[in-house]
Amino acid sequence: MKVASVLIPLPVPEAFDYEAPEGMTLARGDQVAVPLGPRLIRGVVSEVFETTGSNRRLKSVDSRLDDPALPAGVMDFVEWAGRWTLSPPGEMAATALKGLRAPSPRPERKVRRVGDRQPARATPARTGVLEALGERAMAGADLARSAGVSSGVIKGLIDEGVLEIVEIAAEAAFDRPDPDHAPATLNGDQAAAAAALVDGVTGGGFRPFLLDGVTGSGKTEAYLEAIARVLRADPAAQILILLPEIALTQALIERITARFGAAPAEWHSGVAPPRRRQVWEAVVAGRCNIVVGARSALFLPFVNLRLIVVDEEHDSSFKQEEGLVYHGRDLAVARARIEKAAVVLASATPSLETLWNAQAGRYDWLKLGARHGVAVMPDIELLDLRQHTPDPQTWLSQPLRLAVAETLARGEQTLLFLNRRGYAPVVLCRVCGHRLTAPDTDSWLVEHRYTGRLVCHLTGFSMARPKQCPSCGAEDSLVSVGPGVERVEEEVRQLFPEARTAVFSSDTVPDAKSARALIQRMTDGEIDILVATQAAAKGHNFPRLTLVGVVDADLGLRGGDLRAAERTYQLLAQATGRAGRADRPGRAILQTWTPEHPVLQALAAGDRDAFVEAEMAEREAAALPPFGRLAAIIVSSENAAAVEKVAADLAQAIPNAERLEVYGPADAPLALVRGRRRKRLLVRADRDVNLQAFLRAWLTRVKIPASVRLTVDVDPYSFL
DNA sequence: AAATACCCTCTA
DNA sequence: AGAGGGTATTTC
Repeated sequence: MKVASVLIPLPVPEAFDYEAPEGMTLARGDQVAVPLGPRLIRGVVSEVFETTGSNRRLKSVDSRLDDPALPAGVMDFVEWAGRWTLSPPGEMAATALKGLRAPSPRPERKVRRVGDRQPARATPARTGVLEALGERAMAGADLARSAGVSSGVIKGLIDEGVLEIVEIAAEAAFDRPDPDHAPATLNGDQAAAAAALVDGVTGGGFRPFLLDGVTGSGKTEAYLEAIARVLRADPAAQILILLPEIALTQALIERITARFGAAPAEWHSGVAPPRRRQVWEAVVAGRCNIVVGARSALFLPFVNLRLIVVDEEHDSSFKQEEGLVYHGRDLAVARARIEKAAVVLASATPSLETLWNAQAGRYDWLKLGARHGVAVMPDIELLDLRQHTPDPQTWLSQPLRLAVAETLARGEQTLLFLNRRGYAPVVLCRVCGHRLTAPDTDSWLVEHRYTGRLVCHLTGFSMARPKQCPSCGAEDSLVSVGPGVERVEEEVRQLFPEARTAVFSSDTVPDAKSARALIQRMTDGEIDILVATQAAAKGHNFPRLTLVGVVDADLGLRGGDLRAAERTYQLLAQATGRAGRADRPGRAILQTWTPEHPVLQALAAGDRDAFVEAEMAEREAAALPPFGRLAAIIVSSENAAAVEKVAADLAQAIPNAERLEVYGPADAPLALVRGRRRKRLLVRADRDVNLQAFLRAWLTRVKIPASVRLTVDVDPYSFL
């Protein structure tokens, strides 16, 4: 008997076995309909094998579906990713099928000649239409425009039976990129890096690279050159470029289009579903060569993937925390290994994980030194707030104000960076000291003045600012504490009423379109002072920007989680790197209460190596990543007692293991979210321990009631 | 995820 | 006993 193991898009831990009926040819990757209980469900064949009989009666595969089979590379990847992240393989397979589940685009309605039927009365307008159309099929509106007539003429011809309307299924055309369309001239470092990339990339086989260069050193040019070489060697090669933020895709798409004379496909949650389906179908058919996308693009069914680029590889946005928990950068390396492709991790401030791999020689380390052209690195000063304390209820110190004024006077631009949305992060009662929180979550409510509401940034809950304290009932006792970008902008408007100011945060720039508009205004010099969160610190290039002021450089260093120092270094290096990218020198001022902090010292000295060395030493001493591995287990439920019970059961059931410790259970730092109580356990293991095997063995020992949700986060980035 | 098995309480 | 309902379990 032939048996097919089928991955089902449900949270079940393994593939389900079905009998493969006689005469139905099935292979790994095929899409099938299988019975599940009383219904039929779509699944993907993981394996087909012969067996002499089984101890349980198997149901039969209902039918093989006409949809394209998943290529072997995606199948291997999906199953590997399921094992790595301890998530159900069927759910991983379902993400690979996402594009296919979207509706097909509406067929296009076009008009065409019916044989050589002639109109009864051939007016000049009608003759013109028929000449313009020829044998083609065209959209009616386009035809009217090109023949210079109104749509009534075309309608008349249709009514007379000279033209007919045909529906043509829209199949997206992706032009082949031309590697020699518009080659760039590279400088020495870029050329060397590109050459090294090119050798590795066209040599075939799995090759990981770290492309390491300061902001503005031309990393993009270098990897575009590598892409060109891949395409020269194999015009059918497929290339995937991953970006951390949707807001960055447009600029890259434009550069790729200019370089290769063909637009790449775009893949992220902001792309309309019918378009996603077109891209999915084009990718699986090999009709699409270059995809620019967010981390979910890793699950596309490439048939000839030769190169993956992970741009801004250090960016923690690559870590997906909701639903399936995975790190886009790590899975990109895994997919490249499976596809025997090259992978380029590019960053000005690489993650410690990646630097560690590069130092150990596992990744080829390509360094780009100087800034492109005449631009030089900005001059970074630490400004000691103990000596230059701003007045109460203001946040910009005198020297920073002066620097802004000078920049303004020169007609240049300023970026004031504060990684905090809204007006004030905390609202409290002057009378009783009560801090306002969301009703079912223990995080502060953030005041937003633009919308006039208090907002929970975790759950999206919002309410009007109350007149009286909800705790003690005192009237008009609520005060806004601390600054957000809106409050800094308020201060800037008072200081520089003549300056043109704007706020760039996910609130003022909710989607890619408005981001593009604001970036354009900034690039065109229509804004003098931009107050921004990290949304603007990443990747954008503003030629007239010469001053970056960091309002609170200490912000990320508080809290002290594993990656606080690393993240702060990366974020501030990116933010200060915005200054002076063209021919004008840049300057950055970091306001801090702790100028002696090693992270800030390293930033001021521009000494990334010193920072990395110190941070690596600390991580090594504690055997923390990248020297050890972590996994977090979050137990949550609306039922607090059930959470306690499961957490206690887990603590009881920890398997014996060497070179591995389990910490907790403890209340998660956010112990209450959306009414759910949360407890956390943290596992630390040496690198040579099989962490996944340990977790699997552990979790099978504990029964989890349906009311309790258990989330496993292998290599956690957020410690909330 | 969705169907259904299970286990209460309530009604008469 | 049987209906009604909410919750837990199972799906190859």
